This record gives sequence, C-alpha cells and structure tokens, in this order.
Amino acid sequence: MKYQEAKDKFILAWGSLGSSWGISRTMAQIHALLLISTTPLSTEDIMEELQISRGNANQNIRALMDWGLVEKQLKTGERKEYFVAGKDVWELAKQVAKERKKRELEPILKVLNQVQGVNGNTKEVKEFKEVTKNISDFAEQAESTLNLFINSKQNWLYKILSKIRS
Amino acid sequence: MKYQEAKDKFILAWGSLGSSWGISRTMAQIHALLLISTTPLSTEDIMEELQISRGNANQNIRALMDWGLVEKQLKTGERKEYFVAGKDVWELAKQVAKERKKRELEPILKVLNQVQGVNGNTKEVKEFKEVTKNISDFAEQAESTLNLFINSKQNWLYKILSKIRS
DNA sequence: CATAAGTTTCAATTATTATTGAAACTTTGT
DNA sequence: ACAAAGTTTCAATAATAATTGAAACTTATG
Repeated sequence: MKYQEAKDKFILAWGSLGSSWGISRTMAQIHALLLISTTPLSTEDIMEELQISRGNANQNIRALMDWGLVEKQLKTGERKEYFVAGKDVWELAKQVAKERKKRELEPILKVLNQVQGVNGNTKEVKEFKEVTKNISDFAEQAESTLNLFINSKQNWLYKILSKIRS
Repeated sequence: MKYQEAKDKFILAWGSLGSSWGISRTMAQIHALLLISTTPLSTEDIMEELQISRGNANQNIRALMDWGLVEKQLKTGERKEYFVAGKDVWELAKQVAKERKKRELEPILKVLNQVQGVNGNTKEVKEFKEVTKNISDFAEQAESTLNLFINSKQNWLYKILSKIRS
C-alpha cells in the first residue's frame, strides 16, 4: 500500500471514530494528521492537507488544545504557530477519559443525586429511587475506576490484567 | 422534589448523556422512561409521555431492541406490543460496551491492520508505522479487556478494584 | 375474505451541528 | 505609529441528523 493511501485511510478512520466519541470529525482528523506527522504543522499546513478553511482549522486546533491533546510549539525566529500531538497512546487515552468524565459523568452524577430527593411512597417513586440509586452507585464506581486510570503513572491495564488473571 | 419533576429531570439527563454515547437523544429518553416504569409500556404510552410521533417512537424502540437494551413483551389476549428495559445496570453497561465494541473498535482495528501494510523507508513511513502500531496494540488491549468485562458473569469492577488495591 | 387494530416505512420537513470566509483583532518588526 | 504577518471571531451557509405523518403493510378475528 502507498503511503498516501494509508495516510488517508487512517485519517478518515480516525475521523469517523472521533464522531462516535464526542470529538468532531474534523477535530479528530487534525489530531490524526498531527499524530503521524514527523514535524510540527502550522495552521496552513493543516488547512492544505485536509482541505478545510482557516476558521475551521483554527477552532478545531483550539478545541484539541482544550482537550489537552495538542500543544502549540513556537519556532524561534518565526511568528507562525506550529502544533504537535503527544504520541503516547496511553496519555491520549487518559486525557480523553479525563475530559469525558468531566463533561459527561459528573453532570449525570449531579442529577442522579438531586433526584434521589424525590418524595412519595407510591410504587412508582420506590422504583424510581431504586433504579436511580443503582445507576448512581454504578456511576460512582466508574468514576473511581476512571480516576485510578487517569492518575496512574504507568500502564494500568497491564497491571490489572495480570492481577485479574492470576 | 415532586415525582414528576424528578422523572423529567432524569429523562432529560439520560437523553443528553445518550447523545454523547452514540445513542440518540430520543432513544435514550425512551430507555430512561422504560427504566423507571413499573409496568411494560406500549408504543402509545411512550408517544404520549415523551410527546413524540409514532414513527419516531417505533424506530427508536426498534433501535433499542437492536442494542439489546429493550425487549418486547406480549400480553396474553392483547394485540398491542409492550416494551420493558432490563433494570440491571451491569447488564446495561455490558450491552452498551458490546455494541460499541462491534460498531467502533472493530472497524478501526481493521483499518489499523490494513495500513500496517504500507511500504517505503522514509521517516514519514517509519513514524506512521510506529504510531499506528502503538494505537493498534492499545486497541487490542482495550478489546481484550472489554471482552473480559462483557463475558464476566459477576461484578467485574469490584473484583478488579479489590485486587488492584491490595 | 373483509375489516379492524396495530406496526413499519419513508419522502418531506425541521432541528442541529459543522464549516466557510471575510472582517476584526493582535503581535511583531521597522 | 504604521505595515505586515498571523490569529480569532462570528454571522451566514451548508451538511447532517432527527422527526413527522400519512400511506403501505401485517396480522388476528368475526
């Protein structure tokens, strides 16, 4: 397979994976491009490669920086800004987990706790409380596990897998 | 807090959580409604509660059945179809993990393997191979862990947490 | 087999989200 | 202070996804 073909395939696939991960298509494509790039890329490089507008490039690069997936890199003697993506896949996964926890898990946990305060004694209320309590317990477990993962220095999965299989 | 208020809050929150999980808003809302319902609901019940059209209700109910989150339940002597959601949160999580693995992880793994076949010796190609190989390894790890989870009979997280903390 | 009760499909519409492009803004060098 | 190089913003537009509603279809029953 030719390099160009492989590259395009990868960028496309990463983009569509992104869509189902709360990361917009273009954002994921820019990320993919930076992942496989051997050098930092400027906004123009990215516009050129992905055939997107300046505004689009700018906004998505900034979103990637918000997520902590991409960093700005200045070249001495140049005014242009260049961007690089961290290449450590574990760091990437941790960063994504962290952001999603903040954006998704925490809000639902808040609501689940709030609605526990429902009052009444009908079977509807009882069922409601039971279900939401179960979900809340589960979500808290998930949160605690995610924290373990996010804060782990080393390869967490390997450790767990070796333990659980022993 | 009143029951109606709590219910609405929960359904709304579940809906917006769904959006960031590849489960459309309405689909997640129907699921939420069935989760807290004490009895099986018909299509009409759902249309009524969520103020949605018949077509919308029908399609999303069917999607939920595809995901294995909702089951049809027939009442003897009635022609109408009723629906129930499983209330075991672990089963729910497992089911969602299973579907997402199938829909997202497996396709990207396929592409990652394909693009490993790129040829050339430039530093671009080397970098490309390295990055995609790392991602592929990670994804395989993730897959294997997900399988462990999906196939586990009992509460997997508890086990892991107790082990890793020991 | 004709009708009623219910379910499914899908073209048209509506709502949501992403993208463009040009103007406004910021920073640096002369 | 001005011009040049670069970045950011945002209203308008385009692309995508969800929803409606009515017609087509299916199934059970007298």
